Amino acid sequence: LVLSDKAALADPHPRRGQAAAAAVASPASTLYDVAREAGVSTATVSRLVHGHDRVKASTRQRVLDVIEALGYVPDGAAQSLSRKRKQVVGLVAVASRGPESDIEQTSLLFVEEVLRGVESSLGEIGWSLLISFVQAGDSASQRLQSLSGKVDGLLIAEGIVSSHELARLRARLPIALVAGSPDEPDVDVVDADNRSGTKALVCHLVETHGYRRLFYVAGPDEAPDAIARRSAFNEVLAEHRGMRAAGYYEGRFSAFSGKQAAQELMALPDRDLPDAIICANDQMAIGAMRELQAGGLRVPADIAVVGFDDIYPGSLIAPSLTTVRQPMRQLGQRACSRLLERIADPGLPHQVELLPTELIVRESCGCPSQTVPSLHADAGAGAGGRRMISGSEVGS
Amino acid sequence: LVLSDKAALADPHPRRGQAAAAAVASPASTLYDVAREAGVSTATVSRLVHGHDRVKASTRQRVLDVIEALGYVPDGAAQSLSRKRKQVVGLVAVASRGPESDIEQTSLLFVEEVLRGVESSLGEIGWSLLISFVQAGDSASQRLQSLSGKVDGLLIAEGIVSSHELARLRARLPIALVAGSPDEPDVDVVDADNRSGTKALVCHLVETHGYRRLFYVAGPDEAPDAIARRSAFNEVLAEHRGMRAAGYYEGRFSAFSGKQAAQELMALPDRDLPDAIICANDQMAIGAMRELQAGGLRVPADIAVVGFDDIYPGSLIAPSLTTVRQPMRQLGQRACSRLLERIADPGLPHQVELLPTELIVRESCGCPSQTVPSLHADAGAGAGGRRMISGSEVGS
DNA sequence: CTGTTAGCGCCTTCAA
DNA sequence: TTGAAGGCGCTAACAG
Repeated sequence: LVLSDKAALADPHPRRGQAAAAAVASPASTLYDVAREAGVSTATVSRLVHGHDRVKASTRQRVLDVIEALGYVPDGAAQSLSRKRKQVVGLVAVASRGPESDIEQTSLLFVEEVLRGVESSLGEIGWSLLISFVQAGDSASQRLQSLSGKVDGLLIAEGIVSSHELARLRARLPIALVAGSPDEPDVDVVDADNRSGTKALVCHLVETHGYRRLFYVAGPDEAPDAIARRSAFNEVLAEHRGMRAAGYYEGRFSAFSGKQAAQELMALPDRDLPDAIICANDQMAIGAMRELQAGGLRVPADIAVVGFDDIYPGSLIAPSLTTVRQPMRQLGQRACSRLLERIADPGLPHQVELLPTELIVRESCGCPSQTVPSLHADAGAGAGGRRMISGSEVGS
Repeated sequence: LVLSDKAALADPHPRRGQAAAAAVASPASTLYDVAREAGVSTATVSRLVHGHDRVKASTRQRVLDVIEALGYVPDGAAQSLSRKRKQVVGLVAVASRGPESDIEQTSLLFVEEVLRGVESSLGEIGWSLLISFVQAGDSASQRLQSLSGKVDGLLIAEGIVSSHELARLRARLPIALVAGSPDEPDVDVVDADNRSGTKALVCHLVETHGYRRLFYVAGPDEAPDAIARRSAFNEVLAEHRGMRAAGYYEGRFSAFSGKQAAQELMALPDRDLPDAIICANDQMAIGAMRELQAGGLRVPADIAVVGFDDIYPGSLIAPSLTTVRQPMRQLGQRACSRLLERIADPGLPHQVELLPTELIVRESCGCPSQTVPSLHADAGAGAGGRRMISGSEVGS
C-alpha cells in the first residue's frame, strides 16, 4: 500500500485545508485522512472502525490497511461530543485525612482497592476512569465542577464531599457513593455492612472471651463509616445487660491516633485498664497495639486489641490482628455498576446497598494462634484466621 | 433573577431548536442557553467563564448570575475538541504480576504512591488523570489504543508495555516511563536509582556485617527494576575479591515467591545456609522471613534478610526490615512534569532521570534494634531506622 | 452497501 | 467591549 503525501494532495474536504497545509511533524491523522486515502467516505470508515458488518470485503480490507498505515486512532473528545456520552466516570477519593496520615501509606489501601474494582468493571465495557483526590478539608468545589464536565457520572468515596456540594453535582449528573452516608438523599450508596461487622466483632469479644470493660477508639466524625461502627458498638453494649463502655477516644483513622489513644489509656490514674480496645480501623489498632507493647503491656494477655478493615500488615504483626474485613474491591464494582445503570436510565429509584463483612479472628483478641499462617495463593482470609460472614442487606 | 422557560422560548440559535424541543428532565445547559438567557453572545460567556478581563462589569454580573442559576459547567469534550487539547494524561499501571499476587494488597503500594504524585501535579494545573490497569501478561493493545485517543500524553509504569507497543504509541503521543527500562529509545524515563540503592544495601551487609555468602532473590525478568537491582548486586560481588553469590532464585515480587525461595533454601542437603538473603523487594523479603521463622530459624541471628522499597509492613514486623526506600511519590511527580513539558514542546530531547534512594537500616540485617520506633507525624524514614541517601544522577 | 450532511458544544479569530 | 461565524473530529440519520 502506497500512501500519497498528505500535504501534497488536493484536499477534497475544504474544512481540512488548513490542517493539511500545516502538516509538520505529522499531526495525528483523522477520519478524513483515512477516508481520503482509502477513497471512501468518512461514514464508511467510521462504520468499519466500530466493527459494523455491512461493508464489502474488498473495501473493508483497503480501509483497514490505511488505518493501520496511518496509525489512525479516533479522537476521544470528538467521539464524546458527537455521541453525547464520554464513556468516562470519575472517582473522587480522599487524599488524606490530616497531616499525620500523610506518611502512612497504608491508609491508601481502601481507596486503592475500590479503585481497582471500579477500573476493572469499567475496563470490561471500554469505559475509562478519571480520578481525583481531594483533601479532607477543602470543599474543592472548583475541581469537582471541572471534573463533572469531563465525565458521565461520579463515584464519591468515603463521604469526602459535603452534602451541599453533592446536591449541586447531583443536579448535573448521576452520582454513587462508596462508603458514603446511607442517609444522603437522591443518590445511590454502596457500603460495607459496618453494623453487622462491628456487632460480630464485639459480640465475639463479649461472648467468647467474656470481656466486659470495652474501650472504643472511634474514627473521625466526618467519616460515615466511623459513625456507623461506633453506633453499632453502642448497640451491642445496650444489648448486653450491665455492660458499659470503659471509654472513648476519637481518632483520625491513623496509626498515630491509635498511639495517642493508648497513651491516654495508660496515663489513667491507677492504670485501670479495660479488657479490650476496639478500634474503628486497623491502622489505629496497630498504632495502639505497638504503643501498649512499648509500654510493657502484653497483647492480648493484659489487654486485647481489635481493628476493622483487614489490611495486610495486620496479618503480619505479632500478635496478628483480629479484625473485620470489608470487600473493598467489590464495593468499587457494585458502586460502579450501579452508576452505570443510572447513567443508562436516570429514572431509576435510588438504593442503598450493603455488602457483607467478615469477621477475621486472629490472635490479638485472645484467641489461640492458628496453624502456621499460609501465604498460599488462595483467595480468602489471607494469612491465617477463622472466617465468619456477617449479614448483608439491600434496602430502599 | 428570573429565568424564562427554556422550552417555551423562541430559540434564536437555529441549531439548538432540536435540543430545546426535547427538553425533558432538563438536559445539562450549554453555552447557548447561558448566552440566550443573559442576552449576550456565546463569545462573551466563553470569555467570562475563563476569567477574561475585558468585559463590562454590568454584563459580567448578569452573565455570572445566569451561569449560577443554570448551574452551567462547560462540556469537557467540546472544550477538548475545540482547543485541541484534552488536558488529560493517562497512567498505565500493572494490575498484578500473576495470580498469586492478586490477593497481596501490598504490591499495590508502588503504583498507588506514584498515582498520588501524578495526580497532585496534575491537579495544580487543572488537568485530569485517566487510569488504566493492565495485566502483566496481555498486550492490551486494544485498550491502550483507545486510551491514547482520550489523553494528551501517557505515563507508563514498571515497563508494563512492550517495546513494540510502546513504539506505536510513541508515534501518536508523548510518553514517559515511570520505573521503566532506561534503555527504551525516544521516551523519557524517570526511575529510582536502583543501582546505588542496591549497592548501598549490599555494601552494608558485606562491609558492616562481614557477610560473605549472599543469596539473591530476584524479581521477574520483565521488570526493568528487577534487572537493575540484580545486576547491581552482581557488581558489588565483583568489586569484593573472592565473593560469590550463594545462589539465586527468581521470584515474582510476591510474598509467596519469597516463601518459595526460603523453602528451597532450607531444603538444601546439609542446610548449608547463606549469611544473608537479599530480596529484590520487600514483599518477597517478608515472605521469606516468615517462612524461615516458621522453619525454626532466627532472623537475623541465623540468617539476615533484607528487601527493597520500604513498604509500610516492613517497619511493623519482627524483626523490622532493613531495606532501601525509593521516592515513589516523587517518581510520579517528576515523570508527570516531564511529560507535561514534552506535551508543551514535543521537540525536547529525551532524558533518563534517576531519583536518589535511601538505605533504611533496621533490624533484619543484624543491626541492633533502634530506640522505640516512633509513630510521630514527621516525614522521613517512618518507624525507626537510620537513613542514608544514596546517589542520584541525570543522564542522556 | 455507501455517501451526504447536519449537528455535538465550545473556542477563537476577525470585524464591528 | 462585543458579536458573528467557522471550524475541532466524529456520528448518525437519511438518501441513494
